[in-house]
Amino acid sequence: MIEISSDVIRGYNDTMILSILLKAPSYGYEISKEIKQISDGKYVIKETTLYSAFTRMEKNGYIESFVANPDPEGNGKKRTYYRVTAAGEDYYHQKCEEWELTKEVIQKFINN
Amino acid sequence: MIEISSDVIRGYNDTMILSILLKAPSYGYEISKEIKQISDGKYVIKETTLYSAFTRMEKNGYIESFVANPDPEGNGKKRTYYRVTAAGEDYYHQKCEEWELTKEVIQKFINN
DNA sequence: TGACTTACTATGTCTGTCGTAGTATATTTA
DNA sequence: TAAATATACTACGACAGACATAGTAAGTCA
Repeated sequence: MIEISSDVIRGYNDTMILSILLKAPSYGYEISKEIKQISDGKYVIKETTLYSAFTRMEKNGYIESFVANPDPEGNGKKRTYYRVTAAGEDYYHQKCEEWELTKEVIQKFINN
Repeated sequence: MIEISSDVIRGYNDTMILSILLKAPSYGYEISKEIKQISDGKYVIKETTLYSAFTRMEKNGYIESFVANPDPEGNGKKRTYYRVTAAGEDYYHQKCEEWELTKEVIQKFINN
């Protein structure tokens, strides 16, 4: 079984996280499960990588956090949710364009 | 003009270099020009990135170096040429497989 | 002759990733 | 009901690859 090294993914963790948050605000644990599920178990983000991405992206103004209960009745442990800002959405789209270009470039060096 | 950030490329510089060296042994300056040319000017590898990749890959046993003159008459300044080892070729093919997988995974998070 | 190209080496900084460890609540299972 | 497991984080330090900066030195061309 081939595994994806994180060095390859590096620089795209933020994009993946933003992609998920653009559908709906979410929090760490849920996002990590979604990344695993969307990638068919092929990529599992490390906890520390994920949480440090939150810190970085919030500092960069790409996401905003808010603390809330899991359900409206106020049950369960409070979580830190994140939502994407306008700047974050711009950044995401920029990264998507960049990805198309990168893909083309790397492809030229593969299996030649 | 969109530019490719090196964080994205990170982890694929070695693969690009090996791809070029598999066609024929080469040296720093020539490889950097080839990367630029093959990528249609979209990616220009930094000198220090390139030379440190040589050091790393030689240490890892993926490439071997030899010093030679540019032409058989012994004119011109000597250069350090590199050729790919058997281990390096294996590594290259492994990275190519990994790339196909990575591409699929990242693609799932793009423009959704 | 002087600018420019070629062909490097040395050194130190930065950033994202990740290993390790710890805290604490909530839920499930024996 | 106690123990195990899942959830939901924070703190800290190490590491590797990329890169900025700087310098050396030979060869080429105007």
